[in-house]
Amino acid sequence: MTTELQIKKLAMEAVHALYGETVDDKLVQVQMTRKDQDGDFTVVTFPLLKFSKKKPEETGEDIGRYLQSMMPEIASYQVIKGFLNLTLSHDYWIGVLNHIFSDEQYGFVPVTDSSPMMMIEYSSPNTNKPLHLGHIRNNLLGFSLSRIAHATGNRVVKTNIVNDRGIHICKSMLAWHKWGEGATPESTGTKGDHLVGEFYVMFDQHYKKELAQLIESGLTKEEAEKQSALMAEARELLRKWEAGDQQVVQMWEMMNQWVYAGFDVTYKAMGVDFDKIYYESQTYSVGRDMVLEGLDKGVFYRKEDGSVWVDLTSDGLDEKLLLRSDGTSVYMTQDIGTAKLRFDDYSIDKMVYVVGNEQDYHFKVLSLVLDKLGFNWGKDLVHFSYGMVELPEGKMKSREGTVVDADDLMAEMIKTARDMSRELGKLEGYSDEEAEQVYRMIALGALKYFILKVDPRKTMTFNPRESIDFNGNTGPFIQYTHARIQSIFRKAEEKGIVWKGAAPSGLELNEKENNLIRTIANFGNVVSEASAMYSPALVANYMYELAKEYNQFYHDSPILFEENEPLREMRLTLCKVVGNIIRKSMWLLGADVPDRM
RNA sequence: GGUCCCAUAGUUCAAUGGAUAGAAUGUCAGAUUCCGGUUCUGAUGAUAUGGGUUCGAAUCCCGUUGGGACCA
Repeated sequence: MTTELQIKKLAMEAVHALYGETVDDKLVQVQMTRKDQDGDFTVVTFPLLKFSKKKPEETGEDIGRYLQSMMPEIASYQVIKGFLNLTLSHDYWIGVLNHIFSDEQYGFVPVTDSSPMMMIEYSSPNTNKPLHLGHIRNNLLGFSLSRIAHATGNRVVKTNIVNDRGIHICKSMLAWHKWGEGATPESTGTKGDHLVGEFYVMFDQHYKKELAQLIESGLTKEEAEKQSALMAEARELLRKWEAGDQQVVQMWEMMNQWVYAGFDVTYKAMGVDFDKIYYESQTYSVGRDMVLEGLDKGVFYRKEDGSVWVDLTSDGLDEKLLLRSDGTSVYMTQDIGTAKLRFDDYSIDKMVYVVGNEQDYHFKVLSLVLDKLGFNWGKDLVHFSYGMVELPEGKMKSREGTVVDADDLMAEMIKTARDMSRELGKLEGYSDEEAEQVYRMIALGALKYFILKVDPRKTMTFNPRESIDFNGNTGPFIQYTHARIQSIFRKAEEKGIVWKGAAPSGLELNEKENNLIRTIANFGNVVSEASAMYSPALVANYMYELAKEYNQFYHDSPILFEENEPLREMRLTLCKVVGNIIRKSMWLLGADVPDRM
């Protein structure tokens, strides 16, 4: 049981013993004491006044006295208005420190075969262009969430749904067919996803030119779009693909393979992976069957033109198209099919979709539709809805060529990390390969931390310059703190300082040490909060706080130079535990920490 | 037209309904015999706006303004 819980229980007992009232546990609030006040934990007594029928100060005194009598670890208490601040003894905190030190898994909940299963969908790219900065946020969030879910006792299945069919890929195919002259990734030396993306852009350019010519000859924009020969050809490709035309399917397979090979490289560089990948080309027809089944069951209805709809007006939404009049499917159809297959493949307890907030409405509908189709998790599926990524100059716009490519961005950051690291020259003795691994760790740590520290549901600004600035509230600052800690232990060994690996009791803790242990003790709470709130940002912000407190401690207190041996032992234990928690926290974000940098 | 989201120092971000709204960055001024100067300390500066709810509101509710997204 955590200290907070223990205090909370006692405080409830206190109200009962002192005032003869039973209180709802929501009324008893125990929190960490603000840093500018004396104390470790605070009981907020305002809500208890109606039971005590006394002034806040008197109520605080009553409860403080009771708590102290029941819990000898409380060294002192202080009442300020409706706040009862409790201070625990130094020995108590040293005990906490030792306990955390001895528990390798501290803060994490073990996963067993009977743990609940959470499936997390993230990434979900289209196969017509390479991944960009927006996808990076998606991937990092999805991957981090899966680690946080695992750390809080869930079996996790990471999944990806690849949108590999539809008009978008037909546009790339058509452009390649018409103007590609047989180009391949090998012949051009271009990464497959980038190559296909180039043809997608090429289609768009030719299409625009065609429209301009048609408009010049006197057509309106709408008429021009209708008469476009290029668009007609692309649609014809899609029709042939759906009909299973061998040549078309072959071209489709070839170009998709190029894209997958390219994506694999990007995912690997990013350090994310999946347990199971679904393809829309394999799920859309399942979805169509499900919709028709729903039509039979009477939960959907058909309009005169043959299209199939669902009526959600009684749920406060409107009517939604599920199948077009020509029988082709829409996004919703595919998502239904994918859900069905997943449900067949796994015994999912919780389904989480990491998808941008522009699809909030889509997921409200999907949730209701799945529920109507009888999926028992339909109603409580989680749409993990995150905000857009913008640049300091504004939004990314493909037309204006301001889209930041994922591969380019990572390469650039690795280059910067390499330059900075070489300047510092702390990697002597490392092979080129080892050093390169450290540069990559720093670059990816910087990127991941910068993106994940922001509340996911908010629109964020990604500043490339700031993200590779290794000062301030950044990943490298945290990695640096970790490296410095490891350096202490290397030095200890050199100096022949033997460390028993635990802190002796009976020591006086200074303020910085006390703060640090309190923060360490809060790690478990932070992880479970991050899981409950689906927010890696909580872990990131916590870790920054920890690193900052550690640096203050480090600045003020000698560690290896401390001559009082028990004190040195305690400080070394503190260093070790902080290093471990930084490493674990970074792991929860999907990032690594170097021993030197 | 309908629905949803957002608004905090110059800038980028924090703050389970709790105390004097915290950081980072920027600017200015300092510290360090030392275990890694990517450190530490101080100064500066913000809740868009008008109501309401209550012991207490950046946070919850209603209106206004501004920004974004989605649905036809």
